[in-house]
Amino acid sequence: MSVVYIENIADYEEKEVTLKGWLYNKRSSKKLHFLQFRDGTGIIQVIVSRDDTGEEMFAIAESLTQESSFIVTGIVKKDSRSKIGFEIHASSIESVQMIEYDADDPQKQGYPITPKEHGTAFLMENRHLWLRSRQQWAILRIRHSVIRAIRDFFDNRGFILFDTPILTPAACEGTSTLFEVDYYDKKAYLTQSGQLYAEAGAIAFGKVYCFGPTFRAEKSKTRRHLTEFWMVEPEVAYITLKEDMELAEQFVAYIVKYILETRTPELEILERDISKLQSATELPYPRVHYNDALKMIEEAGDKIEWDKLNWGDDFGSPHETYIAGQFDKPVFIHRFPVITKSFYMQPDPEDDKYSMSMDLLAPEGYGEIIGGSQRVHDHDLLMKRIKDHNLPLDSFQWYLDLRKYGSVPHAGFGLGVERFVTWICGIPHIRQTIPFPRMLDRIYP
RNA sequence: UCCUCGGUAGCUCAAUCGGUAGAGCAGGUGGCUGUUAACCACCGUGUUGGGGGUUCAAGUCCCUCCCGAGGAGCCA
Repeated sequence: MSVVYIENIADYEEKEVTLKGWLYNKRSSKKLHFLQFRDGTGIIQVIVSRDDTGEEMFAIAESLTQESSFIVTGIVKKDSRSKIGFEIHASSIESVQMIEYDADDPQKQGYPITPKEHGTAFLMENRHLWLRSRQQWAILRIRHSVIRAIRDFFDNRGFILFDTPILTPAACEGTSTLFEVDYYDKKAYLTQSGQLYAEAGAIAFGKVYCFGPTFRAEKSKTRRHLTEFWMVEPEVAYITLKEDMELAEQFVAYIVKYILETRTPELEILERDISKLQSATELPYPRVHYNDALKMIEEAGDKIEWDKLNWGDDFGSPHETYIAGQFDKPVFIHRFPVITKSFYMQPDPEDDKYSMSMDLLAPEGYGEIIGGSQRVHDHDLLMKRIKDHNLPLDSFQWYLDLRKYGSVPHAGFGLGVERFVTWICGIPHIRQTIPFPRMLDRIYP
């Protein structure tokens, strides 16, 4: 007899197997118990019949409460009534830990998350348990596959994984959005991007990617923000903005395709409209110049309530949502005015009012999932930009060195994993795409 | 930081003009051989977020603090 997982159950039809897991839900009648049994890889229905198992086993099944842990042995039966095509006809049940209920004992109140409706505040307080629920399970399995696809994409193309530091000595774009930590009586900061370090990697290895947690102390309180999130940032030597956008769209299309091929059951649990993802596998994505995007917004006039934009303004999220809504696949906006963008972005050789920068907006109002640019490679220009932005020059000596010794045009971008997963899953809030979200006003559990 | 909405039973919510707190679910008991958020019957549950005020009377009105949700700005 084998100990097996539900995800492999089809290999054991008509065989006797042992499953180890937990009770997801239960329905009963006089002679039958229907146990919804989960083992982490899936959910299967276990049929416990009084006639087959005898009184003793039947009583154990009867007493099982939600999320109690137990081990079940039985025959795998094909059954068209099952959602996964199979069920288990139990021959024996062994309780591992029974969750007790006693109305008078505050320590024995049963499993808090019942199969009924709950508010998100309550569920977030119980995030450590909420993870067991079917939807959360589906989302985090998709997250896993997104991360795997990210790694496969770059690894298959000869990129080197280049880990950048989490503790950094100085802000790369001003200190206001950084978490400060004490570093042996000196100030240090949690990284908000590995990009500057990845640039050193790109010159050393040709093409690299860094992939790690990122911290932003912005007091953002929206469904698109986490204070701690995961970002993957490729950086490539000898490419310009054009190749950067091509890399970005191939990258996104690859991940979407991988998810569609490997995670349909999870997308079904989430009731995701897959047709909206399919279009994102078809290249190229539209490219809209900043000026044309501005024009689109002007032409939309006051059909939508938003702030009036002047040339040089960055887009607010209502503007981004509108532009993304005009296309059925992700859309690039490129060449933002230099004045709105970071110091390291290369000016457009054809018109230096514009930067060689781009954002990739996800469809359906999911907002910016990628931001990238070609970087300044001229030493003197970069130094001037650092000074103009009032940044501490000595913190950037090493960064300037990269422009002193064999400088070449180079470019890269960053993709926020959780925003990406939010879009793939078609869910309303980013907080469900990471096991334990860190947000303004939330650091528990 | 600003704007809006909310906090009532373990959970989700209701409570008319200010008039003495009530449903569903979860839990328990019983019933049912195939249930899919199973169903049917019966049973218990309260510092109405904290503090202060107005009033004969406050879940309801006023002040204040705390907590939560959504949005803006900023960003991935």
